[in-house]
Amino acid sequence: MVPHPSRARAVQVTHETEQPFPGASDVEVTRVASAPPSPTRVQGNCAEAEGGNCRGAARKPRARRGGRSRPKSELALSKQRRSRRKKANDRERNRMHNLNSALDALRGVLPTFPDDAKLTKIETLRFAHNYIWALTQTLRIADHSLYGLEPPAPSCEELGSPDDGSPGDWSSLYSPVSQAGSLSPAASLEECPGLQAPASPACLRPGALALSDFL
DNA sequence: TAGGCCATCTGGTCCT
DNA sequence: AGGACCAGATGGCCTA
Repeated sequence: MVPHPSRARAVQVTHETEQPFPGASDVEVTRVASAPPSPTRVQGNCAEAEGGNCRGAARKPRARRGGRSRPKSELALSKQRRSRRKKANDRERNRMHNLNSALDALRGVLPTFPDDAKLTKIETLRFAHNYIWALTQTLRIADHSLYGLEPPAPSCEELGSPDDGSPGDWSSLYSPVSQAGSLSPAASLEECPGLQAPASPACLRPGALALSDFL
């Protein structure tokens, strides 16, 4: 999907996202950015799981230990639950704000036209993925020319696509627009004269390539 | 009005 | 126990 200029919303980015990783320590940011979900946490579809307990199926049943704390009245329990929920909501909101801040930072280093509408989340991720791939190819070409080798004239097959390395769902994440796009990143590189030896990153400047080339 | 995108709430699970 | 993470649900805003 092509971002529409008028899609900008009044409440798109909260005040917390206006500064780099606000309210998040480096540790938090690193954790958010780098912590892959542990294999044990990969979740399937819980729809058929009774009571939403699909992940608990492989879990040891928790031993109940009672009697340590004072029995609380229903009112006190309810108040405690509400308080915990409220705190959890705040944390969750913060977490999502941090995630959005990271996405904003990512948008910030991606080449876009100033008047481009803000990339959506999925567009940002796809763009970044393809952009990194394009830069990698640029470096490869630069290396070849540096060592006096013939600049490779990679076929599209040789170049592969930015999706090659990911057996996952990257290709399925492609939007209909990008799937129907006229230029793949590989084609864009080949068509960019600056990428013939010596390779020139100038081709990766905004304007050299259309945004849609990377999406 | 339908569909896309988003923020938020919520409950479950896992980890420390 | 409490925090982090996740996915589903919900509702608002916007555009075609």
